[in-house]
Amino acid sequence: MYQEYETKINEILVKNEIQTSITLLQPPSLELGDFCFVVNRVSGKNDPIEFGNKLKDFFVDLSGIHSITLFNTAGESGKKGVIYLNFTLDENMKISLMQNQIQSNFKNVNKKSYGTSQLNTGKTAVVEHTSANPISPIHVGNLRNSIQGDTYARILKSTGYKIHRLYYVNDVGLQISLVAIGYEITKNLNIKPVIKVDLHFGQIYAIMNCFYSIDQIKRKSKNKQNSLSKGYQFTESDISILQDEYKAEIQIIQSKIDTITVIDKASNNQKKELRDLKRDLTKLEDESKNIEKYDRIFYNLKGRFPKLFHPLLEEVSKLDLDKRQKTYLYSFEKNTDKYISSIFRELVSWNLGAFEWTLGRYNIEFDQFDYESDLTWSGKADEVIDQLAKSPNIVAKEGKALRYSYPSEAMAEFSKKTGRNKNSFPIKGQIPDLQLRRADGTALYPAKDIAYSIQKFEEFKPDVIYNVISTEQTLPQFQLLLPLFELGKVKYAKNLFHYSYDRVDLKGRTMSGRMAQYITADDYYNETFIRARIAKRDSDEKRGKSIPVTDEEWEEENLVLHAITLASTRFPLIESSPKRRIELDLDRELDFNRNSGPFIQYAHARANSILIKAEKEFNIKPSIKIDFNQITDIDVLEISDHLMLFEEKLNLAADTQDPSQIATWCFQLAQYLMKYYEKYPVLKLDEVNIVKARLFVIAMIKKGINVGLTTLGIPAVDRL
RNA sequence: GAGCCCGUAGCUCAGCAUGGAUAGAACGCUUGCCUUCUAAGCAAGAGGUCGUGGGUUCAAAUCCCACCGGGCUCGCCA
Repeated sequence: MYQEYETKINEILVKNEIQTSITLLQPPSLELGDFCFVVNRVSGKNDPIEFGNKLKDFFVDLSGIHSITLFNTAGESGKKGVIYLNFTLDENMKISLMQNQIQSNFKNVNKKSYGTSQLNTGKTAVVEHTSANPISPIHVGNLRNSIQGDTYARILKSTGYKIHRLYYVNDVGLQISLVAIGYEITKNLNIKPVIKVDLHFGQIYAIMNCFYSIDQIKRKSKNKQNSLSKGYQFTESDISILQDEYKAEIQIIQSKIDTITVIDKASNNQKKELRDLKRDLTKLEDESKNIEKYDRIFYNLKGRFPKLFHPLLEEVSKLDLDKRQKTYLYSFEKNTDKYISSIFRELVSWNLGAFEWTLGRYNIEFDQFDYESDLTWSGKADEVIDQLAKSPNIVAKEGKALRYSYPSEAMAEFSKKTGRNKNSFPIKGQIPDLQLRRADGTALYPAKDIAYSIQKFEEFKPDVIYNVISTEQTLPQFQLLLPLFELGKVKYAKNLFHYSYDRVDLKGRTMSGRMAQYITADDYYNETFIRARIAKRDSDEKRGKSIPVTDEEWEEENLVLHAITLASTRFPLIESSPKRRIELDLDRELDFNRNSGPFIQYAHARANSILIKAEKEFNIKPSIKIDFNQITDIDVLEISDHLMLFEEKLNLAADTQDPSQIATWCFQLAQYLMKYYEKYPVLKLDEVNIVKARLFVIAMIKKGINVGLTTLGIPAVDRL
């Protein structure tokens, strides 16, 4: 708005042989002035106060200026302070500048293209998110991933990217093979799910995992031949035998640790040994705790899900679970037995169907599901390994096991060619080796991930790929890059990004897939929906609105409630920056007075209601053809400036991987609406020109809120 | 042991990229405002050693260093 003054002031400074250029700032209050700059920036070694007084004289010829004053932040007493030169404009000049600014702002907001940017026009981006294991329901923890990923994809799209949203289906692995075995058993016994299938499979998973874990603990024991009981549960004597065994082992390690600790100046090798020993110790301690833990889980699951538990236990007791798990997984990985493969595929498709339904309610969709098994069967992971095997950085260990060892000398080149700053590496110095293949010759997850990355680049030819994965996976996500680089895929290594977010915890609750204990995404939705209905009915009652009677009225109410539910579930998961760990307090999120999501929708509904009324009762439609001389409120300038900020925030959100920028912007805009609404009545004025002008302001704010909410994947409602 | 993230009001968080006047908001608390465009709202008030200590600078919540507290990661798991 004061661009011209900035240019002129800089010209004057140059004329007076002051080299430093200034940028104009906004004083904290209008009483101080309309714009200002910091004298210290240009005063150099001179005393800033003296210098400032001299400066004042340079600007006497500037037109439209009412007064220029000097301000010392240190006050009278202080010696050091910031010296501001404050400019106050003539009232007429100020209003005309303001009206010009508002007019030009609103012209832009009124355009169809408002709410988008051209930053990435013509480019393509792939966003992979959610990718939750298809063995137990999507829970609130997964939901942060989904909502972050979905929102980020929308933001990227608004900046011009063509977007592909992918879900990577981890359908190969130990856990899913346990579910497959359980599923096959229930299928043969003709046990059908009586609850939503993902919950049903979550229970099968918890039960099978419990049996398997107990079995594994027993197998590891040296006593298993003689004294341990057979079967998939612990007897009292099992527990005491196993605990004694662990105690003995822990003691041995502890004494080793003690001997090293005594040494005054331990060598580096000894230090390393000490670290390893301590790690072993924690591992052993954890394992010993597992005995009682799984014993507890066993009875817990038995009590909670008897109709699945008993038949599964009975059937599993007839077989060697460890052996079957290995054969099933191996067979599925190699796709050698059509029947076994079909079991895996069936259960996955059940679960994914349930996931799509759950996420669909949250306004989250995918363009494609990529199956890990397809990737495995295609042999692409093996190809990658074969190619990498020629590298001098590959270390072979027992059997067919291969690991990739990161050569420190190659890191500099990698850093240079991919533009990835060494300071941004998750580890300084030696990057830990990456295990690519098991001793039995099957590819491990990292190898598949490399292959999948290549596949994504080849399939969509994107400019960038974002993997939305929790911050815990920072290292493995980084480890992908150097092998890609070494395979000659420099561009891929350069353009593959880890969009990381920290975990979400639930206040007062622990979630555990192993115990089939979680707040599912469905629970979260349903609970919010119900409370939204109560809140809406309360407020309707206050306003004297009747409760819905006809089918149409019910349907309309449900649509509104759905929108509110989306706002109050999605908003808390993006309103703070992704890198911060958040603790969801359900009582807080479900209190609509505390939640900013519905607040924004409420602002939109209020704006809409004015517009509707204006059209119905006065037959006035908002139009840009208004008399801008009618706008003399500084509030409108602030509002129009804020509306113009959207594009900048959009680009920033895309650049810094931070959708919270948009959330904050929306919230502030809603606040502007509320304040404007209270301060400036629109339809109660006689002056038609003022009514039209204010109505247009309301229409522009409504558009802004609509654009903002849409970018966040939250519906803007016309009524609430 | 090494690396990364976090530490700002009673609670939940903005602000830090690009240093600049009195550090913002929501909730909670206190006080007003519904016969007037939707009170899921508005106005006002109380509430802060910006984790600690040092450094750079005319100027530090913001940049640098050290430390303290919390979390995460470092597997033939995925």
